[in-house]
Amino acid sequence: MTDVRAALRAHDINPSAQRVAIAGYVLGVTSHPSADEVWTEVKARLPSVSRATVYNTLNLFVERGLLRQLVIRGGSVVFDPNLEPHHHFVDDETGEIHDLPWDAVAVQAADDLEGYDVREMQVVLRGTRRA
Amino acid sequence: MTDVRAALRAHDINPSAQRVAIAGYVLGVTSHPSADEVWTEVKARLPSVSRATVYNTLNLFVERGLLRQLVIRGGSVVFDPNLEPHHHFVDDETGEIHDLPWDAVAVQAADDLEGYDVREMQVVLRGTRRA
DNA sequence: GTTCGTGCAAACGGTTTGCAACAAT
DNA sequence: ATTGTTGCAAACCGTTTGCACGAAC
Repeated sequence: MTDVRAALRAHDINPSAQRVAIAGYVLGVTSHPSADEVWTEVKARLPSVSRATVYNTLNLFVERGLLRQLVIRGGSVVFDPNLEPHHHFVDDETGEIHDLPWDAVAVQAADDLEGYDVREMQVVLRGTRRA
Repeated sequence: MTDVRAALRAHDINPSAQRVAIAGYVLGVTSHPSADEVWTEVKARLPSVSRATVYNTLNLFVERGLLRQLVIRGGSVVFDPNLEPHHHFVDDETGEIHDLPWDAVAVQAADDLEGYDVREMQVVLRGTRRA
């Protein structure tokens, strides 16, 4: 995974074996995993990796802009490698989080919001998947 | 606070002293407090109240539809007595959550979302307050 | 006297932190 | 040698739970 190493270096992150393994998993995922889920997955490839390293590494990735952190579900934070503007759908039954394309929801940016400097806008839809 | 007792009864909740105290505070608040913040405030009026009672009572209020629970910030869930449709603004600097009127943001409900039954839509804006 | 509500303390789950060992330069 | 990275265990914080006491009909 040379491109993973390159991505890490591009974000000023030393590509250690653990970081490459974690990035190799989490940068390609679409399932919005929690830190513990990432740990479980990465352990399968690199059994010696510790939970602390996974947590710290994910936080590092977020700080360095490789990853986005979403606060959508109670209990645990989830991670999303998709850095492009998009929305999220949370399945009430399964808890699964799905990406929605940005233009699936038309958000009329209310520029007339007196007193607020809006940096980002997050739209979360909740419901169930239809057959 | 007779109306608080009435509100509790209207939602099939026995108005015990603790519940009245908790409701008396949280139903009138606009600050989106966490459970622990509610506990601190209510203890000032009713020092004997326990943390467990506050947590359990807030969950009961949510179940019974007196209160809404918001997952917006990491770390802790917050409560919002405003049941009408509205949006939220999170101040990056202070962490404060402000209500935004529903029509401050025009969300074009994407009815064309194939495969999704949308039950609710949550819009969270993040940024800073302007002087 | 049975039911419901409460307080306490312990348990819990996700996450962070202190620290000593370990690479790598 | 110095600097950065890791693993382990313990600490932490928000929250839930088990249980025995107490209040109310």
